[in-house]
Amino acid sequence: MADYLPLHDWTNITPTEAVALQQQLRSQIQIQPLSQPPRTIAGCDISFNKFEETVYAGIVVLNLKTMETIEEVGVISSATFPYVPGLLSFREIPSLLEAWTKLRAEPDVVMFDGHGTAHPRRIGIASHAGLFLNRPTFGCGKSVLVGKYEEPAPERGAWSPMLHYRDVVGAALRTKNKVNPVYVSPGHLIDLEMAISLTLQCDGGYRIPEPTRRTHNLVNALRRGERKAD
DNA sequence: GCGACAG
DNA sequence: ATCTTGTCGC
Repeated sequence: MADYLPLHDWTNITPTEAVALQQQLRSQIQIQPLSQPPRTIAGCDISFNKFEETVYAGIVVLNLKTMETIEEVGVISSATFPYVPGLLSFREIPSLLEAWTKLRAEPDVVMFDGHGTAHPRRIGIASHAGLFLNRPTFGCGKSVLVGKYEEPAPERGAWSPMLHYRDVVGAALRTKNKVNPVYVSPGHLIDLEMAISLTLQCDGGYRIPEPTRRTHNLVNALRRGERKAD
């Protein structure tokens, strides 16, 4: 089963302590070219009923070349940390790590529903998780947290840089003609160019790339009782 | 001081 | 994120 580095505890953390942890961890994040050509990619996501702390987390691994699903795992867990813009990782990563533990495959790269460096302190969920998983990760979000950008051309593949202060923190990428862009940013052990390339490679004809889309369907089915957890 | 604010 | 029907546009 896949493992990870227990860099720090996730329980009994206050929002203030969470910010301090991010400041401490950010220096360990590495934005660089991929060291190995990836063959598989994993998508991660969670689902939950409003006002309830039970969360349904899942991970789907697919073949990058064929987009075939190789493996999928789902777990029913609990999230105590609230949703706070900028601190999403503290709410979602714990349950995602539980799912990760049940994985037999060792994904070459992991995609997150959220941001990596396109974060006020440059450590969004994709970057934070990348440090724990110790492998290439990146974020592909549906909306912006921070960063300004010029509208990219309407054709699929067009993109424009997202700027936060003086940094290029990500890219607004068009994954489908004349459809709102998605926001891509590197998490750890990868660079923006490759994150963009992989996002486009995970095309399934929808705005949302396949890893995230399939995982979203998986965790929703789990929440509705249409599927069983592992 | 006043808004904005991943999922 | 989740709750939800119809409806505008290509």
